[in-house]
Amino acid sequence: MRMSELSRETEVPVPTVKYYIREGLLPSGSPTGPNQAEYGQDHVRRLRLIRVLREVGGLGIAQVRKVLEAIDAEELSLHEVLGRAHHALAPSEEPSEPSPELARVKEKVDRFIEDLGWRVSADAPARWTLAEALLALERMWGVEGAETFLPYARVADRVAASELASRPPNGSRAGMVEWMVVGTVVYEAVLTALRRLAQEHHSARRFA
Amino acid sequence: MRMSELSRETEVPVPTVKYYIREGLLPSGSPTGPNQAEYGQDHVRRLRLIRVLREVGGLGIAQVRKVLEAIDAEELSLHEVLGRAHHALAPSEEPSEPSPELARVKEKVDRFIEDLGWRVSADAPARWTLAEALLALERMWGVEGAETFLPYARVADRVAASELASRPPNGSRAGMVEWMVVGTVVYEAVLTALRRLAQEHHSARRFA
DNA sequence: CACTAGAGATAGTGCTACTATCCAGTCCGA
DNA sequence: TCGGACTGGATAGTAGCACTATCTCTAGTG
Repeated sequence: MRMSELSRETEVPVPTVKYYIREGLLPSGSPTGPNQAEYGQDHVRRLRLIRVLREVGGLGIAQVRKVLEAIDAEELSLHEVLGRAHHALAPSEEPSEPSPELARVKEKVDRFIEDLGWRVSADAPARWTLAEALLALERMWGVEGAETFLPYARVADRVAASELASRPPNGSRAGMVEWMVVGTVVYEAVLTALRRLAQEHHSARRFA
Repeated sequence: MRMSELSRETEVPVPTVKYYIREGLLPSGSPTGPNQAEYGQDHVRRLRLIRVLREVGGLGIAQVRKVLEAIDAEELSLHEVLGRAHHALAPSEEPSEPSPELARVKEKVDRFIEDLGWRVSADAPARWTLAEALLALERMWGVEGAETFLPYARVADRVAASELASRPPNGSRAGMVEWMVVGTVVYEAVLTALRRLAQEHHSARRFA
């Protein structure tokens, strides 16, 4: 398969494919001459994966690269791959110098997670996301304490438990890794979209 | 309060405040002279709201403006405000010319929503989000049909029902509207973050 | 053997969210 | 009352991102 066919198959413009290769998201084809190369089904799949992460997951190129690197790291356990993917997906890394206010609510969040009995790494970026959300809620509505999160935590726990129990159609390690990572991203979008639809449904029943 | 004080209070740089005023996100202060103006608590609150939508919700300036316009539209019912906010939040509007493939899965999604008994508007952007997600799942793993979404739909339904039943600390219409819209955005981030933590927890138990 | 197509390198584009500079006017302490 | 810091408003500049266009040289094709 030549590049133009790869492009047609995946509906990605040729210059964009070249760009992805330059950026290291996509391996170059196997050369068949000084200026010809051959692409295969692996390229199609990888390209589709990139587009899903970009368009459904809304990730930036740098994030996509990190996710792909995690997927490709054969020496990592599934748990480690998922952890790396989570780091890559996070909107907020640990701030270099968090404000005292933020540090304060972060402690509340940490204690909350502790109380749930969840064993998660101390540097999980989601902790900071929660802290920022809680700080905003405190400042604007005087919401006190992370207990507001409890119903969401229960729901998240149930969802995650059933997700981790599910298996991909293709049971190889590579297939499993892809399934886990893309599942995180795609079903996140699904859950968000469904929550909005459900909100509209209940809002109609209540206010309209 | 002068602009520099507003800036200090909210930790938003002065040029950025000016920018928000230019862009119509923030009303200008009441002038006390040819080049002096006075800002009040309303400005502080609105500015914080803008930052929450930007930083926790990850919205762009144009999206923030639409959300604020919905909040300010006194003549709309709560249900209408929420609908407008959802439109503003959506990553994907209806494509001008959807591919036949996408249109096909969109029909599956519509039927799925119908079967749930949810009454949501036919042009809800979340329908397209779901269609794109389903198309990606089909193409990469041969997932067939929107029934994959069922567990998520049940969870979303429960979450939304309890959310719509909750009341803000401040019960005025303006307070209620802010609460609903910001709640949509902030608790979405919360739910996402908690799902990731829960995934890590279960992944550790299973794979590590 | 003209001509389309391909690969790779380099440079340019359009958009977004700020950020910097400038200016005339104002405030305020010595 | 005067000088320096500060103000609001206008205009221009910047950095980052995700492509997109162009150029050059080479390969295959009717």
